[in-house]
Amino acid sequence: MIYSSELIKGTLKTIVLKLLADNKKMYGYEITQRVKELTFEKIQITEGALYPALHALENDGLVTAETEFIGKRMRKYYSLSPSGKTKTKEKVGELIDFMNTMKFLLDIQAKKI
Amino acid sequence: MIYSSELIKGTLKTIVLKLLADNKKMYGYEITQRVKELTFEKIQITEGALYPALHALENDGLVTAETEFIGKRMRKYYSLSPSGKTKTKEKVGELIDFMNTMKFLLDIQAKKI
DNA sequence: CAATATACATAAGATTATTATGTATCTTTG
DNA sequence: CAAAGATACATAATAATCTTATGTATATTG
Repeated sequence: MIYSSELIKGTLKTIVLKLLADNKKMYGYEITQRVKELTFEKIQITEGALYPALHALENDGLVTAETEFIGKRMRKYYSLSPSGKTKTKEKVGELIDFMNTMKFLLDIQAKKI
Repeated sequence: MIYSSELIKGTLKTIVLKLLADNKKMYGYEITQRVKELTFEKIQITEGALYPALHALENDGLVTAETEFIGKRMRKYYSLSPSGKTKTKEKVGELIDFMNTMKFLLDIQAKKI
């Protein structure tokens, strides 16, 4: 089962930032594979979503990019900037808070039983 | 603190369906107020988001609407259809699953420490 | 009686994803 | 060894869904 795409909306950047916080330095394709693997294929980030998101994060100064060549093939490694580290904590905190709120909302009837 | 709007995207219909499952019958304005109250103002559903969502749910046959008048003022009460009840279970289940996956993802570094 | 709350609705604009397409290299396999 | 699949980037057209703004109207409250 793959989650319906609406659910991913709004969490993509947070996922990317958190992965970078945990791994110092990752490139785009690696991120898609890591997420797929960590979520047992349930979250599959498409390239059309990821690359624009990475560019936006870079534009906002939250990540920095450095290009590397493995043979003739390019890799663009991304790392968190200082403001990116702060932002990551904020976004992760907000998402956890949001999920707790949602669990509370979705649990109400269950509690009534 | 109000959650950044991207987070709500994708969960709005699930919230509405779940509220209807718990309350049999609700009208639009009531839904916005109930959510605001249950989430301590953290989730504020705008009318521009809610009414189109309700109309879409009705179009998809997941809810039925009946108009009532309180004095001269209209209320449009929504209830779950049979397929809406099934859909609600699916959507709520998927969201809980998604949140568990997300918590796992966001928790990885914490576990390393 | 004016301001606020209740109650619906829709349109313009913004954001952000999917899907499709494009380019190119490297690896595996029949 | 050629074809298929994996690796690796990028962007454009389209779709979905939200925010913000606007509109209409009634009821309540200070």
